Amino acid sequence: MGDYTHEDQYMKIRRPWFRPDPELDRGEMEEMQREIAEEADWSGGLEVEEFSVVAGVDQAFHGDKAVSAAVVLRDGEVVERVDAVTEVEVPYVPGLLAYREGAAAAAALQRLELTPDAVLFDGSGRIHYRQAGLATHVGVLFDAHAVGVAKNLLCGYPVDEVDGLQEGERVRVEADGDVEAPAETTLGYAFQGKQDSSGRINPLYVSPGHRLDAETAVSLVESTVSAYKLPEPVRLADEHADDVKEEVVRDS
DNA sequence: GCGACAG
DNA sequence: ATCTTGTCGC
Repeated sequence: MGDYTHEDQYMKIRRPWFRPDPELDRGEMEEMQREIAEEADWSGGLEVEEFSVVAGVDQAFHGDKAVSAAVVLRDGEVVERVDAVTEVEVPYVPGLLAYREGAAAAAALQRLELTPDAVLFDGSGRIHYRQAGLATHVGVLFDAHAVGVAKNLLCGYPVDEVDGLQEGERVRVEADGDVEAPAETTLGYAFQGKQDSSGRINPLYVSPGHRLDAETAVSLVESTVSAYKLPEPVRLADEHADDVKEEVVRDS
């Protein structure tokens, strides 16, 4: 038979029909996002302790090239680091980020030999106009546990003041009229990780992407925060993407 | 027309 | 995201 176990478990696209297609027009992209949101699972089920192998993905750009990097950590230790250079085909449009960066992120994830228990993305998950941000889109594409970690709030609103949050504190983010979801639906949380070296006060906006609930998503992010504001997997992926981008800049 | 907008 | 020096603060 051979090693079918590996073939069975590595990061693989399970729903190819949701591959971010740059040829679609805006209306078609938005419609696909609604379909993705219907497939998404935000019902929890696993405890934070069950996610021991966590990956972070992030992109860097140079001209029409996108550099995506994925870094996998196991109990705080880096166990794998990969990257992929692809062509950027779509401009940045708020609400359609997955069509610009999703394919690049997927390319990097497909190069992983390890199978992470969860993937952290640099962007929103459920905190999105159609509840299908980058983390939701790619999470559903791979049917993987996915979390969105954004530095800014795309939509929805924090139910309490977020200025002056202390480290570790979180404030629920609810849907408002800009979101295609019942009012008061919990989309995610504003979470205060470590402050910047300059004592900044802006929190991270964490939202579930796929296969976990908002509470588990924040707890998972909290468990991977080290000495910086960003959770370690994302911070290291960002760092690696920048390194690879420099190489791309060299031979150009 | 005005305002808002992940990376 | 990206382009960038000096500089405020612990």
